[in-house]
Amino acid sequence: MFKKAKQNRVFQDVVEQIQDAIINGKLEPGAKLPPERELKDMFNTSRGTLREALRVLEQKGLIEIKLGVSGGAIVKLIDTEPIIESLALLIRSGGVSLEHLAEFRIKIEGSLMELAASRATKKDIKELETLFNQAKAYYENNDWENFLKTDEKMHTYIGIMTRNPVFQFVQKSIHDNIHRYYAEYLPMNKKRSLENLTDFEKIIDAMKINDAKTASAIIMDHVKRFSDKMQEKTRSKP
Amino acid sequence: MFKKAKQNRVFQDVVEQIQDAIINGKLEPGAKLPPERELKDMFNTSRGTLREALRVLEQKGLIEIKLGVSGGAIVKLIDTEPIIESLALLIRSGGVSLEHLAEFRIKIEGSLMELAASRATKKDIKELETLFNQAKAYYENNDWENFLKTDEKMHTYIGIMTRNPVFQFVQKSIHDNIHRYYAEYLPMNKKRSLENLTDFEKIIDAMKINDAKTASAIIMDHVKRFSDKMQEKTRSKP
DNA sequence: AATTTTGAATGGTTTAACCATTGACATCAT
DNA sequence: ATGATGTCAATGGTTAAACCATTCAAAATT
Repeated sequence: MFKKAKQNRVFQDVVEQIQDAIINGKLEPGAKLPPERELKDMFNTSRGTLREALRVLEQKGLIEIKLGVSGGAIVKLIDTEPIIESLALLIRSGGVSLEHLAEFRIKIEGSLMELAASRATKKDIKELETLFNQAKAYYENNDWENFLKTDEKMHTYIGIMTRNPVFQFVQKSIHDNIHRYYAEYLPMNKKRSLENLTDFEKIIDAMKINDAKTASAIIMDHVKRFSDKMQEKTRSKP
Repeated sequence: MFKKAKQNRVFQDVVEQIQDAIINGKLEPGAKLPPERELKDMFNTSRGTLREALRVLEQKGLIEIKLGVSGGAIVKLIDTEPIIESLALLIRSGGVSLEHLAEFRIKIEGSLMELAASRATKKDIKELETLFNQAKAYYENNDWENFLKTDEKMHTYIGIMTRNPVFQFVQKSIHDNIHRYYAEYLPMNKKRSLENLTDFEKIIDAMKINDAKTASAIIMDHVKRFSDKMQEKTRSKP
């Protein structure tokens, strides 16, 4: 008959009020909240409780706290960082294996490439070619560090080409979380880099003739090959 | 010459230590942390600071805090809840539209179905048929609530059939976040339910003859049709 | 034996200091 | 004048010591 009188922890109420203000656009990114000692009075709470609320908002990625004069809590643009972090926790806790991730990556990068290729503008292709030529130059100079960085940029740019933020952040999450394994188990060498370059060249060619299916197939095979190699390595030295 | 003396906030250090203990399995799910007043001494900090750390760990989904005697901070099994919540925030803040989500869902459920169908055992198919028959019964009795629940179960079971937790939780995140839109804009009726049933019947048939591609195509079309309908609705009453 | 009371354990909240970092402004030597 | 240096105020970070509220179990009472 009656609803349970909800036990609201005070800091939760503060979190909700500030969060709602941010989501509803009453507080825009960059806006500065009043100092703790003023907020505490506005919410009629203690400084300790208010600080717990600020900690939660900070953890959610909604605000950023700066020290010193003219410091304080500043509203952030909501981004994918908290999602990536939560996913990393889940992976690190052992709920997800490298095989699981690789399998997912093959499928998602396939879908992603298909979308990207089907939406590629001439400008996009030009941008990819610029990146490709940079990567090629680094390859020829045996500059693996910059080669890898450029390779990463190409993957990211293909994500952007989908024009869909969900694909963008899923790819970023996967890459962020898989990256340290690659670095540890699969150092770059001339042969592997050349494979990379060849694959990307084929992808760009497929995009030029609007062949999304082929582009997708190439990236899936590309990811599959690398995942297989990495899993060989991890199995040999657990 | 010297490294910048890193400014570590005390509560962050506490968070990291406890988080590492949980990830490394030194603290298993269900384990109870000492009471605040003891923890505060162990970390040589104040209660306020310690509580800020507990708030962060709570927000990350790593612990749960219970009141009363024999209460305290209890280690939780890491789950997908924080990811779902972060994604919900991103969506609500307008960073992700319904179209973006739908597009992603079409692709992911396509891949997911292909995997599930290719790994379907006879037992899996039997389980799906059982669920299908339940749904059919609810349909014939105009019991929409249970129909929807069973429909959801079928989707979930197909996720399980992939044997890959990444697909499982991505699907869960998407469904959780899209669900309230469906409930609001697309109430079930006899015609739509029948469409649902027909699609599932076709999917099971395709699985029986090991035709993963067809099963995938059906679910993609299925999702696409529903997304289109929902987007018509949301456009007509914004 | 059933019920009520009490008490201990634990998290929740408040208050009042003090510390540390930062940036602006005043001061001083050149 | 100008640049280095010192001072100060604003702000978050931390600590400490209370007291409140909830919960459960054990003791006391009927």
